[in-house]
Amino acid sequence: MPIERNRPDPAPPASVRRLSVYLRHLELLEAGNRKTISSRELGKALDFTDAQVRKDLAYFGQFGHPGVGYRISDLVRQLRAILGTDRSWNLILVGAGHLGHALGAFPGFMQRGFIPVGVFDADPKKVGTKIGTLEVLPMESMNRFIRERLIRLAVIAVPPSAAQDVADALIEAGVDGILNFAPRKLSVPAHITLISVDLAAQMEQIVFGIQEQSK
Amino acid sequence: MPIERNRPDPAPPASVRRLSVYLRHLELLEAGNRKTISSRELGKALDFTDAQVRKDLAYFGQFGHPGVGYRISDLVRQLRAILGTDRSWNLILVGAGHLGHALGAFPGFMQRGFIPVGVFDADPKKVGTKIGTLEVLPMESMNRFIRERLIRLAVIAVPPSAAQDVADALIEAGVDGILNFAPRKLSVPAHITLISVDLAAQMEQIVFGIQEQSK
DNA sequence: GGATGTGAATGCATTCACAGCA
DNA sequence: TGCTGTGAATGCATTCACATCC
Repeated sequence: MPIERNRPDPAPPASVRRLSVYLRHLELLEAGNRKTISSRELGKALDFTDAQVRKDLAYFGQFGHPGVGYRISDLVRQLRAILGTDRSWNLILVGAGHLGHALGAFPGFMQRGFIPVGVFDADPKKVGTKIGTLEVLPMESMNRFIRERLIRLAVIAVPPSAAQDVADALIEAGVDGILNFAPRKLSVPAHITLISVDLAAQMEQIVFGIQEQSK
Repeated sequence: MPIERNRPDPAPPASVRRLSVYLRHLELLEAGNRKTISSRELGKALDFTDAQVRKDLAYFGQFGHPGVGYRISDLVRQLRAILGTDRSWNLILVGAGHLGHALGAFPGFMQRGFIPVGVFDADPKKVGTKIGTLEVLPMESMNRFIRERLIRLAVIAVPPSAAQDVADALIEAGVDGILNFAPRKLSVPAHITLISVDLAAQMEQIVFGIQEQSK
């Protein structure tokens, strides 16, 4: 009989994705000093059903108060703890092109505790230049940087042809979460968390939507 | 009895999303002069089952050849026609911050026929500066620009507090597809196609994934 | 033999509807 | 009364398995 830790049944990925959506809206309400909200009202604001909101949250605990709703500041705290953003995370950027620059200075990252602490680029002409306060470092120094600073998160913003090699190098050095902007399928071991965002693909989906409308 | 055009039953949204993924990979194969591919092989390369690939494609037509597979260049052409990217699309950027800059110069947009033709910003200090070859224009000129040039696509890269107003202005002027990077729920009429990309939320999802792994 | 396209079967995700608590 | 949490029911999405064609 294999040793196995007692895992709670895993929450549906679709619910986890919505947790970020709820959190974003709740942060806004909290800033506006709102105290409580019902599943129905939260759902209405975000285009979900009330049942969906309740079920999503109930996968992770009993956060609500019958007759009252959810206490916003409690729920914000809980959601951050669930998502893992109740602390800050250092990250590195690979690729110092336009997108790398944008992400290095992205207020949404900083505000939510994602701190760029290193930028790497293969182009010698870019090495030594600055992105905000960060100096662009050569790829050769990346492995050591990751190991010494125990970096776990990386963003890939390099051309598609280089993306798989970069991913391999990151993983080899110990990174276990990657956000990839190169429009290429990346292969990574099962224990690595990879999310890819293909901006042109999003645009294609919009164009498809426009066409559907005019049918 | 209401007048109604004869619509083919609509394809599942999940399949439409994968069309972009297939297309991206097929373009790569086409560039490498590969002629045909089977559903099994395409699926293997992208981590889908062969049945999924076949079913997705079959929603849109009969593109395959039994015993042979799919002819890559034909399929690329067909997928572009389905998605609406067999022609190029002008678009405008709203928000000339770092992200706006990055998107204005984004090779993935240009290469796939998404052409930025205007940039707008509410900040007088930014108006008149350049993003690549484009001059940043004041918000006041946006409505007219959209109407005169019949712009249908826009990218919102402004702070969250301004995003809903920008969306309203775009729609009022005639835009019918919006890619939104502001981390806020936007309300738009049903005939508008809106996709929102929340980069910090993607990062949260990665951190959640990392935590799950270490359980 | 090697492939597609597709009904039937399964598996997830969402919604319904209600018991139970404040 | 107002609201949550949750089994049961529905509805989508994915996979299976096979008739069909090159």
